[in-house]
Amino acid sequence: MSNLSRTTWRGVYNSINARILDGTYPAGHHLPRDEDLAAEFNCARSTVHRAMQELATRGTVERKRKGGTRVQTLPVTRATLDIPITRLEIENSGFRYDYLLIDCSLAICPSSIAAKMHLPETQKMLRVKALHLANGRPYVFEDRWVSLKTVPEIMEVDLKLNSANEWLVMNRPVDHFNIEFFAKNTDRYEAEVLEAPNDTAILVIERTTWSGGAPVTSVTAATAPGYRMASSTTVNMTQI
Amino acid sequence: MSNLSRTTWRGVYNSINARILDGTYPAGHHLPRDEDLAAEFNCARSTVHRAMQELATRGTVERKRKGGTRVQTLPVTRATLDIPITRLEIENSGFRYDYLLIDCSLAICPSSIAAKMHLPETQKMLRVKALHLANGRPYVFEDRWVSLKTVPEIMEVDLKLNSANEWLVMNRPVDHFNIEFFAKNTDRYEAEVLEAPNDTAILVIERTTWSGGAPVTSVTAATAPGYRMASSTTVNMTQI
DNA sequence: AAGTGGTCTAGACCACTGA
DNA sequence: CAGTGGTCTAGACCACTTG
Repeated sequence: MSNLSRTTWRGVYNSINARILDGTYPAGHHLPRDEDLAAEFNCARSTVHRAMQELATRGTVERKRKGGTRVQTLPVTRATLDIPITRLEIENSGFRYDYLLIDCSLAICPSSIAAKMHLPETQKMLRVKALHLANGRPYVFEDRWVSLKTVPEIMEVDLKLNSANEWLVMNRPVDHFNIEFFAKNTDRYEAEVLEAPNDTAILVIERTTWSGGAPVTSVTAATAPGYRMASSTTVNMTQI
Repeated sequence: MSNLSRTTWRGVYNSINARILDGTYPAGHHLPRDEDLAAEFNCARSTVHRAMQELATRGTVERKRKGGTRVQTLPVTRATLDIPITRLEIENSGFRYDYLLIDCSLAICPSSIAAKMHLPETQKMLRVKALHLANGRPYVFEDRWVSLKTVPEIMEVDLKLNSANEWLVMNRPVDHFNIEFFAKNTDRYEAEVLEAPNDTAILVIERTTWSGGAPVTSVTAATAPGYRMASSTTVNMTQI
């Protein structure tokens, strides 16, 4: 009879979450201080804190020192996407992976790339075009720009053998990145490279990464037709 | 001279993360017990625990009781996507929002929907087709199935005025959901509804939600051409 | 200046699970 | 059944921000 169900942080999480959903705590509402909630739920402040941490992480609530805790004004659904390294994604599906370097050259990046990297001006970078194949079929075509100011060593790497991405991942720890997804119709070049009909809808993933505050690389990854990104999330923490 | 920089959980997080990136702890490697790491970093076990919680949440590491902590075998980049309620997304961009109910009827769901809901068989459901507009321009077209077994009350709701989604969000707390993104070419119907050319690439978002273990709804949201989903993530926790 | 959340500690007990 | 992570507590101090 030891475990007469002490208050658990998941319990507090679910209670607060329920109050937000049913309107007890409407959008923008100021929640009680952690300490008061701890008294109400008859638990330690750190238990309430753990629950609040979860609510804040999920974007349900916003917390500020001295400002207290408020229910987010625009309720969002926060989903988590796992973006694997393409090679591993393919190998893990049981397919043979091949990497094909299509082009590698020095060029002044367009201003759109500079903007994505938050650079004030265009500059000379390494541009790498490459194809990832699954069982010999085109899977992802990537068009990448690598900042020579941030990663001059990239010039010494043999990109015929290794994906630039994998080299960068191993040699330049990422501090921060942006990702965008959108759909587009294949242009003639993409259609050829991906061996897909012209004008087919494909999912495109753009990613820009920074290391130590400096931009490292910006990639546009055009996936083959039929590619899907999936995600699964549990909102309610009730056990069982 | 009070704050001689005690060990912080972010510090431990960054150290462990760095060791994983530089190969000190390779993929699949078994990390020391929290207690030993605490001794090494000269801090409390709970501080290490907090760092590990972060590493586990981000998918860098996997933890099991008695099993210890292991570096994930397939390194992933975990990105967080905020999916707003369409009405608020539009209103928040400063546009006028309109909602247009196109069709609402009872029908046996196709087996693809039953599969998405993890139902063994098809069954009668409410099917709702509706359009969200921004400044009078089509923004998202949704084709939704609602489980009458789980939410019979939906029959009493006037869906001409309110989006089924918003009613469901308010009245059926979501426990769990799946999301998938992909690109497709507009068919004739989608092109007409979205006022887009035929065969244009659009981003489609499929979402299925459960409440109390029972499927609630499955939506296919076809976004207008040009729609983008964006996400930004910070990996390294070093302060400034 | 004061109030609120953020973090750290030390210790205890629990719960899962691998050997 | 024994070891490891998970959680809770009580208390202290810090750091950010708002009034």
